[in-house]
This record gives sequence, structure tokens and C-alpha cells, in this order.
Amino acid sequence: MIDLMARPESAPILVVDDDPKIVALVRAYLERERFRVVTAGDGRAALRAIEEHAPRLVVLDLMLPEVDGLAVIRRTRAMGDIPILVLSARGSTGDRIQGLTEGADDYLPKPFSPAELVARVRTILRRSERDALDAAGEVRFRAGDLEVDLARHRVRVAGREVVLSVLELRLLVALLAADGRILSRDQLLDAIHGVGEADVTDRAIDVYVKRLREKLGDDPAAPRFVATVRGAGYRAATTVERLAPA
Amino acid sequence: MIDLMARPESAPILVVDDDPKIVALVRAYLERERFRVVTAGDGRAALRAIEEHAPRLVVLDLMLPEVDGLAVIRRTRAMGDIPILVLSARGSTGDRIQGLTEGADDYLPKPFSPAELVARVRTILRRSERDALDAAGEVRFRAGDLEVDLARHRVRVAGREVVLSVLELRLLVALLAADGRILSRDQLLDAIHGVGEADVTDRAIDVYVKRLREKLGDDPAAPRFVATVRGAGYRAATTVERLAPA
DNA sequence: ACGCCGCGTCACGGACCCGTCATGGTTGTC
DNA sequence: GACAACCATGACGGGTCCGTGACGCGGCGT
Repeated sequence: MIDLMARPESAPILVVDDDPKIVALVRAYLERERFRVVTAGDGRAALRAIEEHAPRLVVLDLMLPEVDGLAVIRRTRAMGDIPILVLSARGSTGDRIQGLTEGADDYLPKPFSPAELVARVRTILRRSERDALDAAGEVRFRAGDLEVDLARHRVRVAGREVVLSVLELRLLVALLAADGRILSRDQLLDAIHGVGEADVTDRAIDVYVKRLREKLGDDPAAPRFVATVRGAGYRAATTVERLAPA
Repeated sequence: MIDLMARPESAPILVVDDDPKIVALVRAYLERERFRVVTAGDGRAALRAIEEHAPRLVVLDLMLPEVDGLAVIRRTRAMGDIPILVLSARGSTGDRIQGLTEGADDYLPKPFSPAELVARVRTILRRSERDALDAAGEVRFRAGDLEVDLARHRVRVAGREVVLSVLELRLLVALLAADGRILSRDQLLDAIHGVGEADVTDRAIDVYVKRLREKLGDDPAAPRFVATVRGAGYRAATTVERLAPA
């Protein structure tokens, strides 16, 4: 699904644990599922990583040196809508309660299975991204003479109304929300169909882009809206302006 | 009974929880979205705050000292149409059932993510404000050469009087009130029959729409009033103007 | 009691959309 | 300049979704 909150599909998942084995393990599981992953070994590094990478999800061990896990939760929350999955050594319910009331999104006791971890991650991402869409239903964009109103499913180019299919609109919004950042075909597939929901060749994106450009009256050679980045993906060609709710 | 019109956009959201951390958390989330927020730490304070501030929404933890959460719900209900969002520690379904049957508008189990909370708040506010309008009955719209007066059950197209059935009129008003936003078939069913009252296939909406378009003289292929959004629902085709009560 | 009007279901036909493939052009590299 | 990789495009088949007509049911008024 589409995430409008300046937290594009390209954002990585941040894994925080002081045990390098755990970190490596989790990283392996997630990367096998084609998620990007960044890591931190203590709370201080975690906070730095959060600011630097703006992750789409934080997987966090509550037991941390330097800066306490709860502090990381609070700081993360303060930064925005980044969801948090708390890990914790054996089912110490104390941790669980504390973590959850402090604002974590979910809790996973160690030891956990790869499948479990990935399932939780998927669930959280889906939920948070659906909610982001819901909350941001009123979001509108302008990019050059292109105007997009997601809630109204309305797109205009130079004042002229253009009718897009649902997928075409999602593609467009994903690109605009990324604000010029490059999105890979896989990321766009996630954005369009939902995380991990796509049973589709990534070449399908090419076709979506073609149809979208067609309807917008865009020329691949001199793109006004959707620019191709050879070997990488696509991005918005013009600067994007986020408009206030109607 | 609180006068609906005396509860403008500027009215605050009241957050009630005995845990100061939760209160602070929720306040932070909501204020980041530019909502005004007032808070109360127990039921007694909550009741006072409701009378004093006439909030547009109450976010309420059911577990409260002094005065029980359910009591707060009842008193709030007695005061007027203030919507209530119930929070509750872990998915204790008991609370949920109790809260909802007692008259809460929605329920959010802890832990919740910021996006989730904000999404619910937005949804509830949208819904309640639409309902308030509806209840007042003093609703008139203009959309192109279409005029609708709900209170008088009167619809005119280009000056010519059109007779709609009750359901057709509700459908039309729902679409106009949404002001171009897409409404799913389920949402339209709720709007037409009342929330959860519909024991009906959502395809019935198609038929209502067909009959409505027929009477309005609308063409699905080039809609002037009711536009189809494939895979999503329906929406008002033209910009809608809300007229002052006659 | 009868007929009428409004409501809801169903099934059918068509339009639209989506995803794949093959082809040809473009870009970048060696 | 040749080659490989990558991308744009057109065509096509399958599938989904929507519009429509027909029918049945039930309430209401005559």
C-alpha cells in the first residue's frame, strides 16, 4: 500500500540489538524477504540511525546498553509514525507490558522463528500503511501543472481532467510521495499492490508507467512527470508540492 | 443537549486516561496533527472537562479511578452527540463489547500506533460531522444544475422537479455530502440504511445508482452527477456546493 | 382483495483493466 | 563501433467489475 508520510517504500527496516548474532539473524530473515535492513548495536546508535535513515519499521530489543530501549521507543514515537516491533528475552511479561504501554506496535518474545518474525513484520507494515493512507486520505499533490487528489481519485493536467485506473493512481502517488527519490520496480510493486502481495513480474511496472505517461501526456525522452532512471527505477521528474487538505 | 453548531472545528479533543504516559503520548500524536487537546486523569475530571470544553471527541480509557469509564460514556452520551473513542489495555474483548454496546463510536486496543489512532480519530470526526448535518436536516446542495433540499425532500435538475424515493435521496445526499470523496459500496449501504443495518448485497448499490441516474438523466459513461470509480465505489462527479439552510 | 410502487436479487453481456510476451530502439560499455 | 543490457511499445488473452433488464417479494393505499 501507499505510504504518504515521507516514509517511502525504499525506507529500510532498522534492527536494534546488542547481540550481534541476533542482529545478523534478523537481518538475514528480512533480507531474504527483500526488505532493506540497517542495524544498530546500542540505543545511541539506534537513535542516530533513526534520524539518518527514517526507517519504515524498527525491530527493537528492549535490553540495550548505553540508551535504554524504552528511551528509544519514546524518541522514535516523537519522530513520527514509525511502527515498532519489540523483541525481548524470554516472555518476561514486565518488559512486554512496559514496551506496549510505552507505544510499541507489537511484541515478539525470544526465541522466535523466522516465519513468525517475518509474519509480524508484514502485519505491522500492512496495518500501519493502511492507516497512514486512511489518516492521510485528504492528501493532495501538485507537481508542475499536475494536480492529484487521492481521496477524490481525481487527477488534472493543466486543468484538464484525466481518468486513471486505481493502480495507475497508486503508482503516481507513490512516485509523488517519494518526492523525487528513486523507487525501484520492486518498491513500486509493493507500493501498488501491498507489501509482499505482488505475484507479478517487475516488468509490469514498465507497462504501468507507459500507460500512466500516456494518460498524462508525458514523453519518456523529456519527462515532465515520470522520469526513468536507467538500471534503478523511476522517480518523479518535477519537484512535488504537498497541498493542504481540501 | 449541546448545540451542534456551538461545537466548531476549534473544539478540542478530550483525552482521558489515568496513566500520564498514555495521556502524553496521545496528546503528542494528536497535536502533531494540529488538533487541540485537553486532558483528564480520572472520570470525575473527565466529566468536568466535558462540560467546560464541549469537546468534539472524547478519547477514553475504560479503566479509570474515581468514576468508571462506562459511567463517563453514559454521562457523555446524555450530554449530546459527542463521539467517543474507547481505548483499552490489551485486547480484552470484554471491554470492547461493553464499551461499544454502551455507546462508544469506535474501539482501539492497546497497543496502538500513532497512525492508527489518528486514522480512527479522523474517521470518527468525519462520520460524526456528517451525521450531525444529517440530523439537523437542514441540508441543501447544489452541484452543477442539480439542487437538493433534504428537509423538503426536493430535487431539481435544471429547474425541473425530480421525484426520488427515500433511498435514492439518501444515496444522492451521501454522495454530495462526501464532496467528491470516494464512497465504497459498504459505506453507501451504511449511509443509506444505517450503520450495520444492511442485510443486503453491496451490489444493490449498483441498482440504486442505476435508478438514481435514470431519474437524474445521468449517463454512466459521461457522468454529470454520479461517477463510478472502478474497483473502489462511487463519488460525486462535479464539485458540490453546500447551501445555507433555507 | 387487488394492484401499484419501491426494494433487492440474479444472471448476462460488455467494458475495462491487468499482466505477459515479443519486438525494436536506446543507452552505456568495452 | 559492436555488443549487452535495459527500456518503450504494441498486441493479446484472461479476468474482474460494472450496467442493465427481468423477476419476485412485500407493504400500502385504494
